[in-house]
Amino acid sequence: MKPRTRRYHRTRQAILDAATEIIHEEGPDALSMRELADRIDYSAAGLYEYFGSKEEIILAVCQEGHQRLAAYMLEVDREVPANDYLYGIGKAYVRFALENPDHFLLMFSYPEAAGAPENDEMHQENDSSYNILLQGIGRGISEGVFPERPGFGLDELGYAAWTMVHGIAMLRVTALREYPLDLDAVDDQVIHNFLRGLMTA
Amino acid sequence: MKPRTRRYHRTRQAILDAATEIIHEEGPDALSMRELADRIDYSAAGLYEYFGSKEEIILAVCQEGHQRLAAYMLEVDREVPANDYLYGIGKAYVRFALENPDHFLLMFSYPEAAGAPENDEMHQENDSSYNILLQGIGRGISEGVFPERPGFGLDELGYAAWTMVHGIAMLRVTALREYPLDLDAVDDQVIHNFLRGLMTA
DNA sequence: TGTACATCAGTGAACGCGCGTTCACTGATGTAC
DNA sequence: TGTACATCAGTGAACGCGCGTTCACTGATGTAC
Repeated sequence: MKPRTRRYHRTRQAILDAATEIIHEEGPDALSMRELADRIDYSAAGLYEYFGSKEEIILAVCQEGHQRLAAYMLEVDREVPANDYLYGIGKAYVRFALENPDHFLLMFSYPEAAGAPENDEMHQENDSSYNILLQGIGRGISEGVFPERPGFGLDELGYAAWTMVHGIAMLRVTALREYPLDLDAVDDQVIHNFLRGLMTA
Repeated sequence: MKPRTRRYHRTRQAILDAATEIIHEEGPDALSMRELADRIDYSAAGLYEYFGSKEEIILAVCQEGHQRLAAYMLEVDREVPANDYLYGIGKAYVRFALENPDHFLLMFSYPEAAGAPENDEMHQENDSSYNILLQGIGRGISEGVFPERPGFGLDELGYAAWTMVHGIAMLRVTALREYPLDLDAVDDQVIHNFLRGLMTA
């Protein structure tokens, strides 16, 4: 059975890659079983050997997206002060969204496949994007960069930071998709201002 | 022709109201010409008396949404200090999203109908949500609540504030749609922390 | 080595559906004289 | 007031399309003896 398994995983991955490609090039609405099969010189019926339905494919693509988002954040250099590190992972989050806009939007249209904090499965997975963020916040707390605030601990700080970077990412891939100014530079200041607010008593 | 015109506008509005209702109750994907016509005891073909296509209807619904969002923000009491006023319109933005989640999401899926700053038509419209926000920021500047920062003037402050409230709104209507905690209370602190960051030198 | 059979990935065609849109038509209303 | 005609909002049925999914089938590969 080993060749079967190996081939199975190769084909499965090819399907997911083609689906991601379609979403990237033509948007999520353009994803159909027929076009997906065409991309890998396959028949639409054959896809059902690997996935039970179109929705299963979409969910798998979303989960892969969350893994890739986490990978962006894991690349950030940890050997810097806590606030610089937090700034770095924030920028990584935004960069993922800018480089994979439709994938990013799709991921947040299917929250059931997403890294929502109330999702137990993901909470146990240490490498989720949200947990990476939480660990960065936790490091800042233990290094004393955040003033003590009643009712505003790790979870609240994590939520605050998430909303900030998510707002930047979302606005830039929807409303400001073709904004002519240099928003990268503005984002630097926005994130720094935001962190200053969290760190000022 | 007057009765014709009056009736025309009444029916047109009824179509838009029904479309908004469907989006609110069943989500944007459930909006079809047939169901839309059924809601107002009409024929699908008749809709083409009032709109050229389904897309025209969706765009009109989005534009109405932006007007309603602006109305939420216009309701906010201006007779308070500038930072309290900014806090108020931020909360109004989030409240609109929470009370009209699918409408809110749809609005930002059709940026061509939206209040993007590069959209000239909207920039001339003083009552757009973005201009209301900009006016609030402008008031803060003239009252001296923001420290002078090179390269971080009205537009940058407006962008920063928009990303903040948009991030809260988006996360809450997608990833955190059924989050069990009291995010309203947390949002208060998040927005205050954010404003503190902007107002601290 | 050769033969008969079982397995199974992959296929082409079809099913059934809902969609946006078009079109010939209806029937009520308004107008002219 | 009555009649003939024009207007026009609204309709039912149909067109053509693309979709997700199913299914009987094919043909290559592996297995047993």
